[in-house]
Amino acid sequence: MTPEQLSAAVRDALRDAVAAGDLPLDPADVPATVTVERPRQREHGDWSTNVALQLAKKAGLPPRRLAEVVAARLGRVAGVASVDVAGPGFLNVRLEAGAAGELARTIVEAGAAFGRTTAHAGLRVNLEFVSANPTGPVHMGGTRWAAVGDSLARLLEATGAEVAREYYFNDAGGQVDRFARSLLARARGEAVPEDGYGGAYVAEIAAAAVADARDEGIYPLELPDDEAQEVFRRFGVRRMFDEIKRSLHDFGVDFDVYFHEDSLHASGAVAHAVERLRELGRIDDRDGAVWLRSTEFGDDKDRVIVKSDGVPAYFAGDIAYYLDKRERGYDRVVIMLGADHHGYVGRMMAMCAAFGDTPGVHLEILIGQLVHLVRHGEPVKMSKRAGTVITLEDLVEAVGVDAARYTLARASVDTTLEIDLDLLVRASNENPVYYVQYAHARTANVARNAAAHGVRREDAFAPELLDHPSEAVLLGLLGEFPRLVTQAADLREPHRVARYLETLAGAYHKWYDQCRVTPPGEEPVTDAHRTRLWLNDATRQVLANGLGLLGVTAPERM
RNA sequence: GCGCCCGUAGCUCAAUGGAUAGAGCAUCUGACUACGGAUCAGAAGGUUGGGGGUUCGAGUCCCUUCGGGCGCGCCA
Repeated sequence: MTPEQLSAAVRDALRDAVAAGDLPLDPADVPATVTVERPRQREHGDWSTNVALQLAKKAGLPPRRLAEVVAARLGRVAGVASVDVAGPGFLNVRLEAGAAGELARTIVEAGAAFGRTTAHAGLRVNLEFVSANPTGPVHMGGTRWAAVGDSLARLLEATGAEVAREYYFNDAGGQVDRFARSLLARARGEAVPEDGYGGAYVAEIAAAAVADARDEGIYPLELPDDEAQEVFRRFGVRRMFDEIKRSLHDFGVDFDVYFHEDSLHASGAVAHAVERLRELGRIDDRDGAVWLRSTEFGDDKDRVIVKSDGVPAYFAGDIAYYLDKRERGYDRVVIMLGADHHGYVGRMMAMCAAFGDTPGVHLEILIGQLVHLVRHGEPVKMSKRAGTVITLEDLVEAVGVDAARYTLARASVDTTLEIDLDLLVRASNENPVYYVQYAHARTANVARNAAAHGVRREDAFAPELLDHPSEAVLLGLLGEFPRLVTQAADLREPHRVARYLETLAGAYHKWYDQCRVTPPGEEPVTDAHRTRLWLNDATRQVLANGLGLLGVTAPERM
C-alpha cells in the first residue's frame, strides 16, 4: 500500500463517517487529500495523520473522540493491520507486511519512472542560473547555483514541467570594457589597470585572443588603443565564455539557451519593452531620463531605465529580458541570484507587476546565500582584482564532480555555506556522498552475488515475508520518494533529495546488516531470499533515481 | 538609518506548525573465517542566541532584543 492509497482510505473513512451521521461535519469540510506522514518514532507506526486534530474545531468534538471514530472505520480497510489513537489525537497506522511489501515490486517495475509525477505537467518554466559575467572563471557562488539550479531543473522535469535552462550572458557595459583593457595590458606585458582584472587566467585569455585574432588576419598589438581594445573585447569575451561553458559542461551542467545581453539592444527588445510599459502608463520622463514608476508596485524608489545621456540603464536589459521570456511562452520565470544581488528583488517584482503579471507567480527570484571558504582555519579572502578567486574548476580538481555537486546541493541555499578546503581535500572520503554512493554500489554487489548463487527475482515474490523491522523502515522510506520529489520541486529545495538519500542509504545499510539476500554457505535459497532481492533492487532503483536528480553518478562498484 | 538572509551538538548542516529536535565529521566502547568494514551496534554531546506573544501543540508564525552575513547608484 502506498501512502497515497492510505491517504485516500483515511479520506474515505471520514466521508463514510460523515454520511453515516457519526461525525457532525459538513461533507465539504473533509479535505480532498489527507496528509499522511511518517512519524519520527518508529513506535508510532508506519504512517501517521493529524487530520483529527485539524478537524476537531469544526466538528466541535475533542480530537481524540473524532480520531476514534475514524480509527474504527480505517481499521477495517484491507492492508491496514492496526490503527491507534495517540497523544492529543494522532492516528497511527500500521500496515500488514504484505501490503507494505508490494511496493518493492511496484518500484522495480516502474524503474527509472518511479518518483516521476505529473504535479507540474504542462507547466513551462524558464530557469535562469549562474549567469556569471564573461570576465573571469565561474567562482564559488556561481558553482553553488550550477549545482542547485541544474538539480532544480531536473526536479521540475521529474514533476512533469517543461524546463529551459538559461544563462544570461552579460556582455554589454563597463565590466566587459574593463576586462578588454586588462587583456590588452597583459598582452602587451603591462600591469592591468587599477579597475581591471587580475589573475593568471587574464594573461592566458589574452594570449588565446591574440592567436584567435591572428587566424582571422587581425593583429591587435599593432593597432591603436581603441581598436585593439575592441579586438580584445570581441575575441577575449568569446574565449572566456567558451571556458565558462566548458567548465560547466564538465560539471554536468548544460544550458538550453545562452542569452546575450547585447542581443536585447541589437534586436530592439529593450525599446519594445519600454514602449510596452509606456502604453501601460508606467513611464515618467523626468530630468531628461526615462523612469519606471516602480514605487506604485512596492519598490522603494522609482528606477531609471534610460539614462539622460540616452543610454539604457542595466535594469532596462532585465526588463526586456523578462518580457522576452514571457513572450516566448513561459508561465514561470525563475531567476536564481546570489545574496549580493538581493537588493534587486524589489525592482524586479515591481517591474513584473508593472507588466500586469503577478510577482511570485510569473516571476520568482530565488536568493542563495554566499559560500565562504575556509583554509587553515582562516577565511579565504577572495579578490577578482588580485586573482585569488577559488573557481569551479579548483573545486572539481580538489574533490571531483560528484563530491562537489553533492556538497553544494545538500545544504539549503538559505544557509551561508562554509566549506573547509583542507577538510574537503584531506577527508574527501568522509563526504556523505560516498555513504550514499556506497549504498548503491552495495545494492549492485548484492544483486551480482545473488545472481551467482541462483537467487532470481522471477522465481518468487512473497511480500508478506518482508516482515523484519528493518524492512518496514526501508519500505516506508521507499514509498515516500515520489512525494519527496514533488515537495522538493514545489519548495525549490533540491537539498531535500540529498537528505532523503542519506536516510535511505542508512536504512539500507542497516537492513543489509540484518537480512541476507544470498543465504550463507550451503543453506538453501528460499522465497524470503528471492523477495529480499526485489527489495534490494527497488532500493537500488530509488538510490539511482535520487542521485540522478542531483546530477551525481550512481556507481556499480567503488 | 532602512531592507533581506542566518543564528540548532565541539565542527559542517537537517527538520510542511506535530509526538522524545536529527544526520555526518570529530571523541570513546564494541562487531565478521557470513552477500564488500567506504559498513553496523552502542556511548557521550542541546535552555534551537535572549525575552515576550499566538496555538491543543513553536526550532518553525508574530513582536522585541543581541550577534553575524549581504544589500540600499542616472554602476554593471
